[in-house]
Amino acid sequence: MEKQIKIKPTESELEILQILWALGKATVRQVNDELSKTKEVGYTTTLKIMQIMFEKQLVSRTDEGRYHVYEAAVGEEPTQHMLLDKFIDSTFRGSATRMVMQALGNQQVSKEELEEIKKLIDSIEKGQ
Amino acid sequence: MEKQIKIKPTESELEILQILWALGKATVRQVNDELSKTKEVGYTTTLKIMQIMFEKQLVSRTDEGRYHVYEAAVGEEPTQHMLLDKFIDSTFRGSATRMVMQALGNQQVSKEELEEIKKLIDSIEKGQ
DNA sequence: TCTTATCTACGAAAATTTTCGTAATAAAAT
DNA sequence: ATTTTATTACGAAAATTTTCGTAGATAAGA
Repeated sequence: MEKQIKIKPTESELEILQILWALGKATVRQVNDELSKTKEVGYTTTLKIMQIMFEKQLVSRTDEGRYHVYEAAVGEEPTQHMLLDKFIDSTFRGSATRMVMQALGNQQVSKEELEEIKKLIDSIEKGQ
Repeated sequence: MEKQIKIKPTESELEILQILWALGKATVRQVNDELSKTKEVGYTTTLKIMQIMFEKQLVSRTDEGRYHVYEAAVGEEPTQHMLLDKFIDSTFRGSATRMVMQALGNQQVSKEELEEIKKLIDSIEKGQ
């Protein structure tokens, strides 16, 4: 089992984690290029945040020649899980159901996805 | 229709909004008493945050005699909706389905609630 | 070789959020 | 009337997060 000492990432840190989860491994340059697609951000800003993330153990890195190659050190699912718990607590007073119902009502969810969710519910109910 | 220029509340502000949504109207003292149930917080700290919220138009207030009575100026549902959208974007890369599935899998959701969600899905499917 | 470009480390500035101390004022209690 | 208590306004300190400038080192190019 992975260690679960989960530090809540800041918003900027989460953006970078998303990129690392998608890319697997990446240099600061690559991450900064990705970030630049959606917002203005200086290279050293990205570098600094990634250095802080390294100190917090949110990412690991290896020396490849002269530069560092980074990788997420926390899993995507466990992190999402932790953030989801906190979010449900703070925004929906702990009621996952209320949140799910609002998500289904408000978001664009396709017929296929709704079917998928129903199947999941069925399998949960069987499992209980 | 209400105005939808939604400022994202900070975490502290959201805590106070939750209390105001629950109580309807409340003085700073009352809000602070509620907050004190779960964490250590000074009266002037709560006061200050509520004053900032007043400036941001997150709350309204009326003079009752010598003190102020506060009320949420933003609705609970629209605020949750906005926060949910942002959360799905930042944490689940925009996929409501993925979030819902993780919420259902990870959280304690009762059989009754699962049934309720299934009914909701059915009614959405009929509506489409 | 010399210049230019790239990457890292470091520190500090800027921006945001949270906390709290102090003073003024008005009500309540003695 | 005097003291005590409770409330607000204000400002600034503290903490956190984000941004960026500069210097040093190494590689690449002329």
